[in-house]
Amino acid sequence: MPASPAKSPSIKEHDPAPKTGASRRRAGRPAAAVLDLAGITAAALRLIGKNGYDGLTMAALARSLHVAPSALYNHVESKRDVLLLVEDHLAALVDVTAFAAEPWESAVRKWAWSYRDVFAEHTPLIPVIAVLPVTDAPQTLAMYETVSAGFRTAGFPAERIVSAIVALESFIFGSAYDVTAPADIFESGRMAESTPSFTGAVRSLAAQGHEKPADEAFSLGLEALIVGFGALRK
Amino acid sequence: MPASPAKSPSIKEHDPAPKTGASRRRAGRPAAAVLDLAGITAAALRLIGKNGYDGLTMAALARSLHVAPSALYNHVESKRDVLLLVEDHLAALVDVTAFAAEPWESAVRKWAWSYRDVFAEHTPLIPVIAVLPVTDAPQTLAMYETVSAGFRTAGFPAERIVSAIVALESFIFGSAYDVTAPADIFESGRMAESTPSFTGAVRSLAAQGHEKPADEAFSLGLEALIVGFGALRK
DNA sequence: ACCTGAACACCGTTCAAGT
DNA sequence: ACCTGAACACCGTTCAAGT
Repeated sequence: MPASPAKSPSIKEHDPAPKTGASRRRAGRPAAAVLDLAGITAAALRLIGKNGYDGLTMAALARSLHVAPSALYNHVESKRDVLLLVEDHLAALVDVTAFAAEPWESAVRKWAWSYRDVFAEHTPLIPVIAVLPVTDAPQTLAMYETVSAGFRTAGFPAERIVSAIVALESFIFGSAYDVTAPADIFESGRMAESTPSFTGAVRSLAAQGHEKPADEAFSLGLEALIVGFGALRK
Repeated sequence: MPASPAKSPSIKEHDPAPKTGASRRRAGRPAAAVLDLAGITAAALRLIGKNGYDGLTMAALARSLHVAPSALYNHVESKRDVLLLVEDHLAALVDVTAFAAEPWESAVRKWAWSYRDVFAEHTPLIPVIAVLPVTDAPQTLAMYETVSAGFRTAGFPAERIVSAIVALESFIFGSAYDVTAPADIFESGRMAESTPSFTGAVRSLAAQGHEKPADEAFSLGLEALIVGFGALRK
């Protein structure tokens, strides 16, 4: 379906205007609210999935929900609030189940890969998350709770848990960007002769023929962090 | 000097208009070019230093250089090019000198802290750097060359050097964001009761009374990476 | 309370005209 | 080649008016 209007199952609109185009709602408060946070979040995710973050404008978001842009401001204070809604939705998709069933090392490993994979598709959210007070993001907070409990159970000293999670998260966020980098990011071009060590290192990596170089770097760093942090347990 | 107009020593303008306000340049090609990349970069840095990245608009940049906004496009293709100029300027500020004089561990440590500190003040550049082909950024490439040479000399297997640097960089970029996070980022607020492990971990860290919690996390992660990567040397 | 519609104060970028 | 000045196609956000 190429250009059919986005339709949410929860919003059934009677359509009294048989003329072509969308049915017009006249001004004034509607009998039942047209918008809610869940619908706004779903529409934003649909838009992002179709056109990326460049396509996520307040105008486009409003259009996809068949309302005027200003209507959104009855439900969110700013576009940043919309990004926050999306972020918290995605946080719930991060797989933390291994903390309940597996040893600490493999639980951290699965969580980290899942976390990176989810946000690699949503790097424009990273500046938002990195500075996000957890109070504003219940699902994100729930993820932290599960992970913290896993660290505690594994014998991590309490005063180091937050720092360890923050360090892992920093690595994960940076690595999420790395996934999106173009394949030729390290081609030194005509500067190759003046950068023999780096150019050699790049060629040596390329010769390995890895399908996804970003995964090699992520694995290398993650395993080092797991070993290093694992030694803190008692 | 509170509000004096920015003046580059290389640009001396005769001022034939004695009336108040800036001297107007009439349309047409000036005898000598008013703009160049170095001047644009310097002006951008001045603007960022004064008003942050929100203050860095093409219009403001042009105004600070006493030209029309469209004049900038004779020298850069887009605003992204301006950010790239700034990024490459900053890359030259990262301290890589230790690679010539100190053991690998302390050289990596100094480089990583310096790198994080420089870009913590410039986090809006991180999405740009992370996807930046090194060909477009000679100073950045020079940094990679020095670091790669340091890794090679320290006995790092050639095919692992790039992955190790990328992993360190990912950690550094994520940690740069962390520096800018508000102090109360982890206050769970009224959700505290439902998140006992996390809330406990946050309080336990707070009880340590560290001035800069971001530095604790960075140190913890960096040392783990140094130990882990150090083991790859032969 | 929650919508519409018009308006505001910006953005980055393009392009003809001028020298 | 490298400026000016006007214009374009957007942005996010505000606010009076309507029900």
